[in-house]
Amino acid sequence: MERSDIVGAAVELLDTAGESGLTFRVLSARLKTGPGAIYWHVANKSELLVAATDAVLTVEAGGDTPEETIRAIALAVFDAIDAHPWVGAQLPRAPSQPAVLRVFELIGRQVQALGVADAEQFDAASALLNYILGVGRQNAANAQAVTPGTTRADFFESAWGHLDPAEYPFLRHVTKQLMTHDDRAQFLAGVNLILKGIKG
Amino acid sequence: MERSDIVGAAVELLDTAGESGLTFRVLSARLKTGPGAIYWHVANKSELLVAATDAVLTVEAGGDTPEETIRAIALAVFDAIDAHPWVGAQLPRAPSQPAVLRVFELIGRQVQALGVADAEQFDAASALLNYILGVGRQNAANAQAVTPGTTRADFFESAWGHLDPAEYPFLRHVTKQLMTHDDRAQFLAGVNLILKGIKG
DNA sequence: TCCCAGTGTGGAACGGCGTTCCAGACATGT
DNA sequence: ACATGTCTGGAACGCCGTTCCACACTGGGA
Repeated sequence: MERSDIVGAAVELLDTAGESGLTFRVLSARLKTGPGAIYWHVANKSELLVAATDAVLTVEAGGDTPEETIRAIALAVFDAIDAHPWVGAQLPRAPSQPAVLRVFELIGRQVQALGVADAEQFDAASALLNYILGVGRQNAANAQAVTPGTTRADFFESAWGHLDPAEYPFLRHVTKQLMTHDDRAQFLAGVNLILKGIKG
Repeated sequence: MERSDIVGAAVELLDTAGESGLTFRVLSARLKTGPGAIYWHVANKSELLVAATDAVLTVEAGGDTPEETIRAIALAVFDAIDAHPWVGAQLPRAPSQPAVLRVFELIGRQVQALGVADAEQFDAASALLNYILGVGRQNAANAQAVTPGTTRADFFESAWGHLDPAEYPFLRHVTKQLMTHDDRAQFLAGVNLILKGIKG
């Protein structure tokens, strides 16, 4: 058995059964072996999650302009989390894992290419990265909270419906917009907002 | 025994022993009771964490201008996470928990006060919120990863030191700035970046 | 050819977790 | 005095990550 077999089976389990579905016991069963065999190739569960994330999040930079490229990177991360919600929870858990560093590096280079001053490059790249990871985490949490078949209206109703309009005027005010909007488009709008701030 | 006693003891445990230090067993021991008594007042651990977060994150809006108020809100969240790192991990876990909704509402109102167009209010407030939660999560993860006594240089060395400079030019490039910078100031710089984007 | 070190396996077992269950203590209203 | 509903605390359940260890298998030196 190879390490890649283990990681592959782990990804499969995470995709089908969610974060809590990945267990060394069911992983053993699926691989028709015992926990000991798995621990020979993988140090612990945390390392397995990092490896699974690394295998799933493959982002590359491609675009005509730095700005366009940043949008493409951000959307690639968004789409990966959309396809594998557990990644959204995993990414911010260990900020130094290779998958995050790769994204950070890619964004940073494009920020440099935008002509941002040296002293502000880290702030700019970090703002973008944190926003991307933040939304991803949020989307993953929502995806987990929603039982299949729930409509968008149902979701907001259950989350915000009980709020007192007098106490939460803003949230009630924007609810109507949320009913029809697209998560991906809104995510992109946020990226553009930050890009606008970066470009000054 | 009151529910507030349980939440208070939980906060104390989380502060002193971290996220993994909160256990119904040690919580029972500290309260000199059994798990059953706790479950009479609290449905499960998740609810306990939400209650603990709610008790710790008390943010209020105060400032001369909307922009100034947003900065104050953001810093209040940042400081709360700095004082209680476990909050950083808890906040994005359940986006609909009251503590998050309160912050969202406060930010949203200030965004409205800034004169942002109706259709963009949610995007703007959401970008700010996601950035704040993202950085908080990141800081919390870092705080947990760092053993007391580690210097800033040690931390970056262990996280990024092994990176190939040819493959990660940007990260290596910004490392020197990170050695001397202040997390709080950098967080604020990110908020200002987004504010600049919002104001157009 | 025999052996033996090294690589890899799989099942049993350990301690700890969140949670459930239940017998009973206690206060309260009749 | 007693019945009722509230609240307690300890035992037990099932599951988890992880460790341990006896055992197959394999390839190269004597």
